[in-house]
Amino acid sequence: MATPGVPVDNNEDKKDQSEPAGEEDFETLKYQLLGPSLTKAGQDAVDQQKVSEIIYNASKGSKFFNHEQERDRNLTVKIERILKAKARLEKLDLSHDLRRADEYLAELELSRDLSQFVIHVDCDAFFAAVEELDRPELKTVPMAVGKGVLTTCNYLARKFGVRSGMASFVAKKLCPHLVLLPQNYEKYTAKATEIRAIMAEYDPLFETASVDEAYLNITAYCDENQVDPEEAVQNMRARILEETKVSVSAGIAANAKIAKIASNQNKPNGQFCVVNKREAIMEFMRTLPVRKVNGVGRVFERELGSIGVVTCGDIYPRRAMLTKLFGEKAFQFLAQCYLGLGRTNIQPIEASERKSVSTETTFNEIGDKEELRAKLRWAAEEMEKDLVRTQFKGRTLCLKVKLHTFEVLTRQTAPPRAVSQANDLYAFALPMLVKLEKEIPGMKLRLLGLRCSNLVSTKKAGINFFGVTTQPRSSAAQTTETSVQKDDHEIGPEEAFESSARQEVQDEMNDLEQLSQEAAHFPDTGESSGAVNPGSSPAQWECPICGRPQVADDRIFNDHVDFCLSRQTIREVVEDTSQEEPSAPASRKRKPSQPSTANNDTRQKRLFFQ
DNA sequence: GCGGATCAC
DNA sequence: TATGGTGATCCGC
Repeated sequence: MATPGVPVDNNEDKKDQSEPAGEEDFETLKYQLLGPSLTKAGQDAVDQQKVSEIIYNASKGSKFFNHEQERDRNLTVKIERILKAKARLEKLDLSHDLRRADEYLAELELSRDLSQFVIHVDCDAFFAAVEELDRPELKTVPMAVGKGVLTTCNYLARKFGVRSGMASFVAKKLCPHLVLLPQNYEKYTAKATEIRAIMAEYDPLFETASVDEAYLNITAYCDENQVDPEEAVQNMRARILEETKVSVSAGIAANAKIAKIASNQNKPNGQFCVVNKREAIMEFMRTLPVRKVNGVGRVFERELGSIGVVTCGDIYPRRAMLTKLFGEKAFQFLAQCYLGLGRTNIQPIEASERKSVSTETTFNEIGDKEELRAKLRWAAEEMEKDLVRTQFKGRTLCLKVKLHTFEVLTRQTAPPRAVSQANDLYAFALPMLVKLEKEIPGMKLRLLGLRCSNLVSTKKAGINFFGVTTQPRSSAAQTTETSVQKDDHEIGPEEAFESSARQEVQDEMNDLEQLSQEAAHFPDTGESSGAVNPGSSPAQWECPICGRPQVADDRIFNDHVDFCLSRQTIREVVEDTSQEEPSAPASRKRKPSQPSTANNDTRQKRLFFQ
């Protein structure tokens, strides 16, 4: 029942036996250290026992290792709690939960759609493959892309146990001759564009899942060209290989979830089809390790394994206790795994679906406050560039730090208005950093980052809007190429979005109006959040910390903000400021949630629960 | 709404 | 010597 190599937590056969005091369970830790991509192709012939030993010894004693060890201990404790809960449940009458579970399964079954052919296309060792095109001699040696941590490696490297996500010095221990190449993302994007051009012929509305992955719905294509899906995919893969020299693998199934799993089945340069019949799907899922399903990672795998759920088939006999052990969402997710259900509507990802913009960098431990401040300044400037590029401002600003111990902390704040300029980002982030420095004496960081969320678009369509008569439809036409003018009140997914976009614009207008009254200036370019006034008059701004209006250039602005922040009263002032200038009202409308179609359209990528 | 945790790539 | 960056979601509080 157990997957070879996967450590077994106290499972039901062993009952509730804790480890002897003072002894560590190194098996789970070693498994954790193996990294998240164990399930990737090319690892079958590898002696995982030996590999994990090498990784373990290379890592032992490091701060990274200690942190992983702590996480492993915490998870072990959590699993003990799960097992105790399970033991209690087994003494109770679960017939009610059983009936509820069966009702849900029956309901899901009704939503099963076997009429669509969805495929998932996945490039094989993509970054490495692209590099090999430029330098064919690399095909014959183990090679990986990435600096400190590997992003991709070719199949020769995988034979040594090397895999993505691995620290390069560890990879070198496993494979001393490993060739390391720096990442060249533009090159990969260009190649991906070539591949996508071909995929578009099979489904113009295909969905890119990442730079090297895509979902297509080829139902219409197969219908129009009178070919069966396997033949069409065979054909498409051959064309991609011929015309772009990149090999891809594909999965063919009734929905995206199974297609994704299937694309990994015959990697590299292969394809796998799960035929659109209930029996075939159920049989495929029955023996499929839960870990193979998107959304089940190392942690959930161990939690499920502890109660005896290793394959999707194991879900059924435990169905009555899943809600109580892992929560409702988890139960629903697992029910769909058991039945092999997933979404069938494949659509281009709209850029406007973005919910956050972030930047972060790792560096050698820094404890010096001035140096940290310089890092923050740099992060703020990077963030400004990203916000300009993506055309957003953020209503919420989040500071992320990683301590030298690898512990991660985040602190967020809602500035009085949406921010995008480096000066503002810095000014609002610094108090959070200062506060952390107070909370953690002698704080040393190895990473610092910023994230903006609660985004406000600064796209032209929205900004031109300002001062122009409200014309939602024309705005919509600008933002959506294929938008259709509708005169009725029917709300389709597209319209729902447009309506929400209008609301965003309206909100922005309201905010700006309020601001222009308060600060007596008119930010008509969208590039400024109050720091600079257009025209020939001297630049006018207000300090985001003390709120005092000033006339100054950037240097003086920075000095003043630094001065304000260095005062003892920083926190109080900031709190007062935000009270005086409340952020967006709580009732503010959010972007539409995914249009709910059927039960099988759950796009829940994650479902976590304690 | 915030902060921690998990996951995918 | 040494273990990434970006985006998203879920949960408990």
